[in-house]
Amino acid sequence: MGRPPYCDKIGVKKGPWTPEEDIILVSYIQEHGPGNWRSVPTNTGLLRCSKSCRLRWTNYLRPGIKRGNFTDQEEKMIIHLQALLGNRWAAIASYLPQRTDNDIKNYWNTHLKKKLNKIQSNSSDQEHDHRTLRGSNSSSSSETAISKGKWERRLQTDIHTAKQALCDALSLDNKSINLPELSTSGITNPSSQLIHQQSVLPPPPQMSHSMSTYVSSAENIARLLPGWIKKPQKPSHTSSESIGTTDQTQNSMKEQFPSPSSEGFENSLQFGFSNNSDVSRSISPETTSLFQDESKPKTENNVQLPPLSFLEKWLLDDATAQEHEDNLMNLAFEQTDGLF
DNA sequence: AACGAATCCAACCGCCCACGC
DNA sequence: CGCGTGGGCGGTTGGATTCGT
Repeated sequence: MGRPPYCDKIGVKKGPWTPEEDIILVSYIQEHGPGNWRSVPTNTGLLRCSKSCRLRWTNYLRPGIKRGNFTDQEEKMIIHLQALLGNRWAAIASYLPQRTDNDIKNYWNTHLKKKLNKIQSNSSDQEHDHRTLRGSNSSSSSETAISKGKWERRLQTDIHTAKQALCDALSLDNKSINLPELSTSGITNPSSQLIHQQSVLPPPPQMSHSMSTYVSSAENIARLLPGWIKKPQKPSHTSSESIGTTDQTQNSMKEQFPSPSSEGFENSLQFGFSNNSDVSRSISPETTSLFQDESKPKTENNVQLPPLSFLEKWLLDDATAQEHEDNLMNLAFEQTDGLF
């Protein structure tokens, strides 16, 4: 006997959430905090299953998420990370503060995949032309090799592009960065893919920083829940403008939703992603986030990645970078070999 | 202006895993 | 150790919106 189908209870509502439902959910979480989703429908009277509540919260209502308008840097990072991690959206999302795995997944499926396919088809046309000119036979193995070679060059380009973008971004605020000790032990002794991966990739943004983005979330919620805020100010259209979200909401959210501290990563490194770099907040570091575990999914298998180390070093130190870029490439090949 | 095609994205589904008993 | 349950994750769907003719 298998598990009963998902949310098949009679009376469980499906489909888009209404503002009223959002209000109820947000209010409940404000009071009780996220988690124990099982009890949410019971305690709130929402005719939704627990999973639906959790998804609505994590993908839409949760403080600190940014929606739409992916920047070039984010795009490059997604492409880069996807090449390294595959479709492990939660892991990728953990490297992109403010983005949900669902959002990244959608963006990949709707934008990036097509973009890459286009590029790939263009380059494969060129390859085909070259082969035709050379009169070479196209066995499957040679095609594989060629694909791999193409892929390698593209990844190399991606790496350099991402690296450049990250360097540019990092250079904006290098002084504020505290680089932890570089740890490369795993690189020299990659006993497993996971270890290898953790060594090569930087850790996701640290969750213990304090900068707040509840504002943008309050904006999200306010936008979605007209009427929830008693006297909204003029509608805001950007994150920076969203600072103007009502004090009432801000204070309320500040109390209940201290910063998803992952934002600290973006805010301190700037990362070049955000156009809300002017959004400065004054939440104290000790304002431990209610959503430290909630704001971003954990890395796969809940493995706590090592302290931010390698990529920063990699980005900031060309010599080190060049040395480990090979590792990165090797890793990428290991992980994606089966695809070619 | 109308209609069909294409695109977007919120939400659902089902599988998997961790954890408690 | 096995089982049941809750939660997390990736793939997919379908309604809404936008675009092209």
